[in-house]
Amino acid sequence: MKNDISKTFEEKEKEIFTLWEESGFFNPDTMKALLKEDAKEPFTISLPPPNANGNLHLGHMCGYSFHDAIGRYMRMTGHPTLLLPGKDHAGIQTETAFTKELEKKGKNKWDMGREEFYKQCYEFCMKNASNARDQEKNIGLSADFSREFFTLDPRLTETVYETFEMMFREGMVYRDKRIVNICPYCKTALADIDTEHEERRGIFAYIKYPLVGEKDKYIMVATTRPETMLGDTAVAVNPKDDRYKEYIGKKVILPIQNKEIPVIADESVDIEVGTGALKVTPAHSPVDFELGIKYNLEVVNVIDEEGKMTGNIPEKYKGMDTLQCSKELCQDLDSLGLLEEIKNIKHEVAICERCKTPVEPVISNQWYIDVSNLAKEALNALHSGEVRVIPEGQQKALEFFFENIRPWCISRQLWWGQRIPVWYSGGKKLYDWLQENKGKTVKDFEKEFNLKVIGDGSIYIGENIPKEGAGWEPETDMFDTWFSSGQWPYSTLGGPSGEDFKKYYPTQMMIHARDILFWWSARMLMLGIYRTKEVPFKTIFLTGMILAPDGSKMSKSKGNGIEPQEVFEKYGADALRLWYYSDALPGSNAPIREEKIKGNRNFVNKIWNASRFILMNIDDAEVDAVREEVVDMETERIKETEVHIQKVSKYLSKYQFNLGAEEIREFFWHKLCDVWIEEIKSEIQDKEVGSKERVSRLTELLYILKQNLKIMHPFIPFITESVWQELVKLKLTEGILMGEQIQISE
RNA sequence: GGGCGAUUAGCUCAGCUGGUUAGAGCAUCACAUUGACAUUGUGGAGGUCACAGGUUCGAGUCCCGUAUCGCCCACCA
Repeated sequence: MKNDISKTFEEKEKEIFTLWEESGFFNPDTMKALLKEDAKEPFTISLPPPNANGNLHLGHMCGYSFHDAIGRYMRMTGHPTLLLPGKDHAGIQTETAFTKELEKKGKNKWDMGREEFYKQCYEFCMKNASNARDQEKNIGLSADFSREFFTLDPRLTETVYETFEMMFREGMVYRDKRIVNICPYCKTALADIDTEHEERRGIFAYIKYPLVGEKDKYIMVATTRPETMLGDTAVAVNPKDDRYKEYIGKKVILPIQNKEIPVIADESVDIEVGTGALKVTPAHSPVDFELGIKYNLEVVNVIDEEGKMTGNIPEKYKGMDTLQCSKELCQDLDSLGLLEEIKNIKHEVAICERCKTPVEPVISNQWYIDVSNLAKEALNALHSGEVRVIPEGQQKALEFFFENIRPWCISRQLWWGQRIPVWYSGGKKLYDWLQENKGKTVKDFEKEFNLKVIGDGSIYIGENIPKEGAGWEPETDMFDTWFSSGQWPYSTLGGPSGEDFKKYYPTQMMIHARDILFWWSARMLMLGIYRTKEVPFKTIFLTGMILAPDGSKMSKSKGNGIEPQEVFEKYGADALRLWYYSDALPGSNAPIREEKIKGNRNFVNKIWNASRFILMNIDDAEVDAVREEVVDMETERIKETEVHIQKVSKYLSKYQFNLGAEEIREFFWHKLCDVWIEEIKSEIQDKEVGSKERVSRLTELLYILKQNLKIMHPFIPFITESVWQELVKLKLTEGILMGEQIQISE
């Protein structure tokens, strides 16, 4: 009687996945117990946590196929392997996404209040996290889901808070001013990502700034924002500009304010734009702010956080909105004979993504970390080879980033995230005022603002309100999301004193998309070195990006995205994985092509049918004999198979997934199927069932099949495990394939 | 403006430290086959390796320049 299995391969991915999950191999602790031989050193990868504000896209899922391939390979070569999954709260992005959700229901966060918003946003994330987890399983990700973390998990937050406190004690954390975009309508600070650029009609006003002590001489500046002149503290020109050379170092009178401000020279001033003379308003323009730092200029704040004129300016302008002030100011300048002309122009302005109101850059106090020393240490780690980046070119980019590192602003004006664990005695405003006015006291503050404060202006670091003292005001800003995810490799292992940390840190690899190299890996390196005195991983592997078939970026707005679910249903996870290994090389892009995934699906099917054919040839009566026959390791075919296994192993250990994928396809299809099966077919053709010749050839063939299944498993786990389970059913082998071991020769 | 890449067959891309006749998949053409295979097998055609120079016995590979494209960052008074 002939053995047979179903003619077409239907991937029973869910069943197979459950089999794996229940086997205990996903958890490195239990895996250790399951190994027949002694375990080698553990292997750990922290998986990049996807944002818990939506579904995974194809890029996420394909990225995980790299993690999974390397993880499975390490497991099969005797390393207790931990792929540690998680989900990211993704601060600003999630706040925006959830706010939009609320809007759809006609609600808004202001009516809801912080506490309720946080609660509902948490639920929103948990729902998305659950979907994301299912999708991770769809691609076959062999992660230890019992260790999954959400970035707002209190256990993780504890580690993050510890880091902040340590940095504060060591003087690395400080308050400083920076330009923040605020939306006067939404009354909130905006990250760059929340702003859009749009061409709007505007004005270009030419204003004369008279020279001090030189009658009738003046410098003319051109500006799109006349009202900001009230906060000007310099005029800048290009040192090469002959028109203004003689004025450099002299002073001009700032009209209306009647204040003397210097004329400075800086290379960055464009001679061609406007008059070539730039009015410098450090408080209300990012470029000017930088100039202000460079030349130590005074910062004069004239616009408040609601977009109204404020500060030390003539009474008549106070409280005006900027547009009105601009008009009045131009009239006043004109009557003084200082307005040359106003041109109507079109120009790009930054606007609020949600309400389309032009944003106001205003100065604001923020929390900073001085990361200059950590950047140096990270750079050393790159130079010494403790860490390396694949592809190499990106390593240079990362080095450049560290060489030009700037202080890291870690506070965000959001409702969603980890609250910065700071309490201000007497209020935040008092604290900042005392910082800026060294030597002054709480009493001076009370006098200045004509109010009474409770508290002494001190600060307390901690999650909960301090027991001692009174008048504590909590910091309401949240941590930058990268401050938390930057600690991912050790925070998810229980922090630097955790049990898992001792066993599984440092991790070996970090695999993620190229576009977050500076945002994420750079931060993980610095914070990892800071908290653990060693690099958190040895290799950074940057995955390729999946593009639409025409080579353009997939995006929701273009509608050229491809739903992962469609691909899975049509071709299965293995076909998608194999395509990705072949086409998406580190750091490069891969336009998705259906016919190529189809080609890989055909290969998956080929595996099924070749296996089926081999099994069909083993007669029921021969099963016992084949099982007990000792494999002759000296046949040409088996020796060649061993060479193949070593070759693919080498590719995997060097993370050359594309070459590995090509190799397994080539060998299985064009060697095993096209040549050897055909050969053996004719070798046993006329032999009697149960004869020595048949049994020995079938044993050889079965052995080669099993070896191929093993080495292919890291790439295409579902089909290989499915076939393995068919072998188990026929009692030709036992256990699960993912737990099998591959012997590698060094 | 700064940084990093890319340019190889009709398409998407491999080609590690320079070494015979430059490879794969898909597409294409011819033949064979209904077989374990959603088909598959055999064979063919298709390339001045972006352009110009240099180093070398030897360059797709290393160096310099040019052109085009892409990504990231900064920014547009």
